[in-house]
Amino acid sequence: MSRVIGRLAAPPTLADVAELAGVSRQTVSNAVNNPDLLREDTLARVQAAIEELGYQPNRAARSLRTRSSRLIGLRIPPVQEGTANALIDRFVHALVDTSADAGYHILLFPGEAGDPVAGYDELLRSTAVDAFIVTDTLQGDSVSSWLRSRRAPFVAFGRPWENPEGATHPWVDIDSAAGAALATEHLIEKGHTRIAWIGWRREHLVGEERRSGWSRAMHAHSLPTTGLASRVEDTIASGRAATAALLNEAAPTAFVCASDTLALGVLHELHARGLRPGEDIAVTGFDDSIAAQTVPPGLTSVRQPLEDAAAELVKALEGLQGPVGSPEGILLQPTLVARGSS
Amino acid sequence: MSRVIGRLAAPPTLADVAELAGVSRQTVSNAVNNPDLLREDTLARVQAAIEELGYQPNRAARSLRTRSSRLIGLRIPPVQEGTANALIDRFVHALVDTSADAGYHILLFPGEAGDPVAGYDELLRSTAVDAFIVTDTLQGDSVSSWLRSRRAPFVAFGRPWENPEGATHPWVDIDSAAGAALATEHLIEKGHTRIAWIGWRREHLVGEERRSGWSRAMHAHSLPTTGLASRVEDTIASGRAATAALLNEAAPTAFVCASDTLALGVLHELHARGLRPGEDIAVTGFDDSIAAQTVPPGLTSVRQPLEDAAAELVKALEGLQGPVGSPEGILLQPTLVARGSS
DNA sequence: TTGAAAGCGCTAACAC
DNA sequence: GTGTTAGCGCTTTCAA
Repeated sequence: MSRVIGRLAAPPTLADVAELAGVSRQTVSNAVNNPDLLREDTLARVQAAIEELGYQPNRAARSLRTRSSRLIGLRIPPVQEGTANALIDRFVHALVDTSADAGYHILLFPGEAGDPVAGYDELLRSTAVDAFIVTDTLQGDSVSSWLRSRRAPFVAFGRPWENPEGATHPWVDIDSAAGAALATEHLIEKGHTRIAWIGWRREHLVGEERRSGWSRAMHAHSLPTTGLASRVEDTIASGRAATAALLNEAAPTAFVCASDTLALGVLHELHARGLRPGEDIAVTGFDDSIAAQTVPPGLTSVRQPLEDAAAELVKALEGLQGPVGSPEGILLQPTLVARGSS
Repeated sequence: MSRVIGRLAAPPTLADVAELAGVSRQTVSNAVNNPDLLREDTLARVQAAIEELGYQPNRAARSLRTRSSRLIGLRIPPVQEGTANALIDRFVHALVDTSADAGYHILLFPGEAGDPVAGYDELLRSTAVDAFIVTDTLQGDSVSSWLRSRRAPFVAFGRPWENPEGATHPWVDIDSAAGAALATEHLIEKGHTRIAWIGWRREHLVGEERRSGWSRAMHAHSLPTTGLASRVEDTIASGRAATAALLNEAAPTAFVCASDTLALGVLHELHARGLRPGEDIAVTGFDDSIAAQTVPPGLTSVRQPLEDAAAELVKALEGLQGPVGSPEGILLQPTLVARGSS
């Protein structure tokens, strides 16, 4: 732990610029932060000096003074190998881009196994970040409620399931019931009538949400759902086993899945049986993962608008200082990307 | 741009701890940074106070004073959809974990399209990070040489191709020729003799490196390579087209590919022709991507030891302050993950 | 072994 | 409009 990395040649400071421009340090500070306050020619002179020296305000000093680091903390969960839905990665990309536009950088910290709150706590106490974006609200909101109790600024990607109405923090989420309905409608349009659902275990609230989209669409078209649904672990193997059972017992012609991982399980079983996805049996997944995009013949999948979500989250973050009315929740609509599997 | 996020309740400072423990601020600082200097009972008293208040040193203040942010900058390139090899994502995970162990956090910044150096420059001038980890050394070393000219501390994930011997900065790379050889040997063992290569364009030095692993292994077993190689863009469509051409003209029974993306192109063409990967034709990819792990029947792939690479990079970073001898380069060995496609 | 003084680079508050 | 003063929380230096 902790030797110190070699140091850079000291960059120019406010004082250097001030001297070169023949003004006071404060005037340089104003030129950077409140240019309107300066007379035109002074501003020009200072800007020329800034340019000449390649001056950039020192972050640590500014941070210390303003109590704002312009850093957003994001906990990055451990890698999940063998599972298709690496949604977090696409989200990170989107977030880095949108937050940079708003003048923020993303500070990544690891998701420690034992104590989910440890990383947040440390960054909070050391005032390393201005706010957090919380993504792991799926299982429960322990992190959210802890952050709230610490009065830490944060916004959540994911609904506060405990208390969806009277949320005490802003959140952004994807209407995944609508996504599942979209996939189901798509298959119905294609002429399928026996459409199976493979989803997550009942405890998983997002899973139940998605499932309701499927059953809603089915009922809207007076199609049967009995015996056509299963709830399993989110792994390829479970998806495959569920497919086998459903094919044997319920004779579906199409599968709507709660995740690309499960949909890949379906593809595996079809492959093993010599059935052709998209021709013999239709399949849809959820998340438009890399795997969905690349697996032959292409996996139809529900795509979450992560770029929009990231933008809304950053916007919400900036609103955190505003009037402390009831915080807003935003529900975004997913889209369907149709490919060869349907 | 840039409204400021609402502020936290001010955390305790060194002074608070000092008062509670009945010592000077300096003693508290020593308790944190040089505990050996304190008498045992003083240390215990201070630590109790730290514990009680939940004190953590303010990062900005410490940064300002020590000129070290304990942040490592990583430029995150734009997302590449539809391509399998999202190596950067697994790397980010690995890096966040290992750098946290060394007391560093990762600061992500976007890869701006026009000026590859812009993001680095800004962070450097504002002394926002202690060092960079550079990953985009594939195309050339413009970023590396720029950083060097600015005397910025950095280590590279990827060889300095311009000047591999007398490198002026530490680097870590994967021996990808060995990886391609590994895959080729594996297929030879399985009894294949006509093994085709699908790789990247000649300009791509890593691609040529990988190709040499294939041809080396082939020659070592006196197997033919003539007419069995092609160089294409790194896309699924190109991989597919190359496969079609090779199947028609050279009758290979196996394909070694420079990337999982190209290997998926092979799978697509096989799928279209009704050929079964792993039974009729063997295929191997490179990077052990999510897609390789999940596509039926599993894509055999060369796996880069990214976790080890991240660890070596962080270690090299810590050595950056040390004696300024000739910086080290480290070449790590990949492994082969065999799956159904071979 | 502990404490006092100084200052890192910046901006908020105020005086001119 | 511009300059002066003070101080954010910490560590380095030096004195006790």
